[in-house]
Amino acid sequence: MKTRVNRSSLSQQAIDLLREQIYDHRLMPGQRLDEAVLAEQLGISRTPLREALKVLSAEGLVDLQPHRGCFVTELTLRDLEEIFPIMATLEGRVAHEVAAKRTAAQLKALDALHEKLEKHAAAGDVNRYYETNYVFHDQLQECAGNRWLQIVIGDLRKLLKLSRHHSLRLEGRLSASLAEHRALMQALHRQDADAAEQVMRGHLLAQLEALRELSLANEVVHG
Amino acid sequence: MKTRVNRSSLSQQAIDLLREQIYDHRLMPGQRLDEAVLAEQLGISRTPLREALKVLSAEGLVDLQPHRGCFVTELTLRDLEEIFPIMATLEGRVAHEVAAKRTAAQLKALDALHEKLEKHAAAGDVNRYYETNYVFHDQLQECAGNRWLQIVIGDLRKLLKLSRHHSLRLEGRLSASLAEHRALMQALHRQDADAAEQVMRGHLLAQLEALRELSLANEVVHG
DNA sequence: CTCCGGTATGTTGTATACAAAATATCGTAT
DNA sequence: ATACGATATTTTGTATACAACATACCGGAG
Repeated sequence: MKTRVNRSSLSQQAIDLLREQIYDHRLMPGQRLDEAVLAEQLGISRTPLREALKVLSAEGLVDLQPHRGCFVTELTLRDLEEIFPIMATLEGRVAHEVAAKRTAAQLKALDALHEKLEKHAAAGDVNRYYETNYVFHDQLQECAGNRWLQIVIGDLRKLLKLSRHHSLRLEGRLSASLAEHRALMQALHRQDADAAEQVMRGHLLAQLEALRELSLANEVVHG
Repeated sequence: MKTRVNRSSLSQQAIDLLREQIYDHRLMPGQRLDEAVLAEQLGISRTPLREALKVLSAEGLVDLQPHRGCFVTELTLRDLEEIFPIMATLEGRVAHEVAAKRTAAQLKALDALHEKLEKHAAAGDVNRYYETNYVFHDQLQECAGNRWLQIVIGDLRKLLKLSRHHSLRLEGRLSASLAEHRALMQALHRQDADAAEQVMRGHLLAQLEALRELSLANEVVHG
């Protein structure tokens, strides 16, 4: 018995579902998406599916080639090399803003999230650390109070989620990440905006460096 | 006789046309877009039109409310207050990069564009100055060689074009803008990356300040 | 007169059928 | 045997018809 009535449109549901499937690589980068097949799998017609693909294309998650078909976007290392510095700049700005104008309540909330990070790191639980880290950055952007900055960063983050590799997978990266978070929290407590910005930039660029190393290791194995 | 065969899809044509109409305010901010009416005007069916609206919605040019309708986005002064600092940061980064690694040929091309700016400013031709200024910034981003940075800045610029006001309309802003461009060119010649970044940030924030003043003047008149 | 509810109308959302374009297949000629 | 080209097939792009939802209008009760 279907108690839950689906409130949102089929195209919106398709967007959400496909995004998720792209993120966890059930739909693999480079894979071709046949409209008829996909529509059948989702149990909807091609009309709302095509609208969904247009949106995902605008987000950069798929590549929509006229009269040729739709393909899941493949991020190259070069893309990562370009995107991470932008993220570093933008998130650095967020950290700067928050350090300057955070309230006591906001700081408390961030402290609580940081505590979770400490705990998951101690337990060696990479997945939970990753999730909490995501929430932490999100919360920080919320504190910055710039809606458009949040949107831009969010858009880029969507793209980065296309990458198959997680920097936390690299040996030693987890503890390094935690150390960077500690430094950030200290800067926020001191209301040292410049330091917070610097730490955040370093945090993002360190992730890129980790991905570089992982990429190299991968090449050695596969290529 | 129609020699030119329209190669691109109707939905793509609709995207381009609507974007243009939104930019030059034939479609005004806040205006409701009735699918049936619009489709009739464009001489196409609702199917490709709806796909176009989805894309424009993802770009932020229209607001697509489920079951309610589609509305041209209205940018508030607050939006501008949020977006310009981001642009300042990103374009500042572009200036930094270009100053650091520009080639002689690139510098020459930029010089040529700057000369045009000087000419149009001297002639008091605001429209041509505006256009050339656009090309100049675009060229600069090209020189930076970061594709994603270009995309992000481009997305934000699309949004800013929604604004009805142009900062150059403000008394004295044209000459100030030119002065800032001169300072930028000098920094690029000197390969002074930090100075270039600073100048560019200031350039963008000065535009915001001009818009603030225009907005105030407008309130006095209308409100 | 105001407020509530039901019906009517119009607009958005979806499915299906058809057109056009690209790709694959197969036969023929060199 | 290979390369070229015409035809067949598949897939994308578009139009139309229908369903679902939201709103506006109208009538009646309090």
